[in-house]
Formats: sequence, C-alpha cells, structure tokens
Amino acid sequence: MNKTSALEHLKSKGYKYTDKREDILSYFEKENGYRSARELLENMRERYTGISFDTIYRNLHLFVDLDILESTILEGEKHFRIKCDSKHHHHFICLQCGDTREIRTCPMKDVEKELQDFAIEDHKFEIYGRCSTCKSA
Amino acid sequence: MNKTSALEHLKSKGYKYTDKREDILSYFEKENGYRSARELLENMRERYTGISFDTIYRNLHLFVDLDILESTILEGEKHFRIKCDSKHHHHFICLQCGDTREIRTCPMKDVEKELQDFAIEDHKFEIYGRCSTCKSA
DNA sequence: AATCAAATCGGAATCATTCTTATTTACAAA
DNA sequence: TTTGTAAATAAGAATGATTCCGATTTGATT
Repeated sequence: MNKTSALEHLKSKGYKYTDKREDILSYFEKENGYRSARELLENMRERYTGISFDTIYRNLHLFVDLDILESTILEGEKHFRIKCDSKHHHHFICLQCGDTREIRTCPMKDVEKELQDFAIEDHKFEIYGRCSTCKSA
Repeated sequence: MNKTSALEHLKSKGYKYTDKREDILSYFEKENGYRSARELLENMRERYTGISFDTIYRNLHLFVDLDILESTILEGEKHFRIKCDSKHHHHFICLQCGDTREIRTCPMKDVEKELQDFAIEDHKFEIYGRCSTCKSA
C-alpha cells in the first residue's frame, strides 16, 4: 500500500480528500514499522498546531477499516503501520523502535487440521525483540 | 499449574496467604480460558462485597510475574488464564467466551533462521474464532 | 456562489488500569 | 499469647489512552 493508491481508494469509497489525510499517509509511507497514535500526533503537530485527537483516531480507524493500515497492540498501546503489499505474512517487531521485518513463515496450514470443530476467524503470529540497530545501541 | 502448588509457590517466595488470593486461584483453576479483571471482580464480589480493584490487579500481576497466570489482550482488554502445565504451546481462543484449546504447533524453529541479526525476546501465536459451543449458539 | 454532508476542533466523558494514603491483617519472634 | 512489622487491602483519586459530542469549518457537487 502506498499513499497514491490509498488516496484513490478513499476517493472511490466516497471519502473526501483532506490535507491531513494525505499527511497521515505520508507519515506511514515513510516509516518502516508500527507507530502509536501519539507518535503520529506529535509528528502532525509540527505542521498542524491545532490538530485534535479525534482527527487522528478517526482517520486511523478509517484506514484500518479500509485495509490501508494494519494495527497491533504493543505494551498496551495500539500501534499502526502501512499495510504491506506482499502476500500474507507476519512480522518481527522491534519493541524499542517499532520497526518491522517480514517473516515469510505462516503456521496456519499445520494448525487448521487440529481445529476442525472450531470456526477460525483470525490469527496472530508476531515475534518481538530488538532489531540489529537497537540491539547494538 | 493448580491452586495448591500456586499457594506453595507464593509461600516459598515470602508472600502471605490471604483468603482472597486463594479465591482468585480457585476461580482460574475452574475456568478453562481467558477471563478479564472485571469478570474476576464480579465473581469475587459475590463473596467479598467490598473488594477493591487494587486487590484484583495487584494479585493478577503478581501471579503473572510468578508464572501462575498468563495473560493476553483480547479486544483491547487484558485477560488472564491459569498457566498450563504442558510444555510450550499456543492457544486457540474463543472470542465469545474466552475458552481456550491447546495448539501443539509452534513455528519458532523455522523462523529463527530468518532472524539471525535480531535479538528475539518473545513471540505470540494465537488463533481466534468461535469454539464449537459458541459457534452453534 | 450556494448547499450539504463529511471532516475537524475543543473539550468533556469514558474505560481500563495504576497510584496514594490510611487502615487492617498474616505471620514470625518474643 | 501477645506484640511488632512488613505485606495486603480498601477507598477513591489520578492517569493515560481512547471515544464521544456539539459547534464550526471545509470539500465537493449543483
């Protein structure tokens, strides 16, 4: 997912273009990992001094609903990243900086046999730790 | 983990016996899944009308630290279950009732090769859905 | 330019959780 | 058995993330 196709997607669904929406998308496009609402807010305030929590949260959730962003909870706080283009995969997540690394392994194939009588709706496989940069710092 | 060995573990670490601690352990021993602090509180209030949030949370976190309980976040809220006895494994979790089913598959072996330069500290593999009971209800 | 729904602002409200202070209790030592 | 003391608890205030609400502004259509 990138900013251009996200903006097209928004437009096609009848949502309006706003400079703040473009700005949020720019932010996540250039970040390589999970960022909190607060991190986004602080970044946005440099350009929009009066921006409100409501705008941040409303758009974050809209973007998650539209599959433009994906989210996870890190240390009790929701974090967001731009949705990856590549096909189904999982992430290593650095607990210090939030940056991610794709993991191609997905264990669900093996697991489905074990769960015949259950209705599987979702799954989460995440690996946590320190990336090489944070590890040596 | 069961109530008896949990109480012994508490004692051996110098923590005191209290009827509320025993009660919390009884609750989780008889439940087969993840329960929220609020669910525990409501259950405890039937016997201890004046019990405080603080007692609930303090003990839940103590028990997690002592490996008596394990926790995860479901729909934005921390949930707890008694630590399983069997060796390392993961869970299917019913999003409706919180009950769990053991999954023997763990994908970490395959993944470690992919992450040579990262310091792996933890991982989470959970499958979400409806258990057979909730599915048909 | 006029219209109108969508988007935003500002701040109050909510919800889970944590903290603080005073009081009570378990347990060990006398 | 009484006493001393640190641990545990109660009650409620405080916090932090998130959501809600009424009023205002703005984007896009007419």
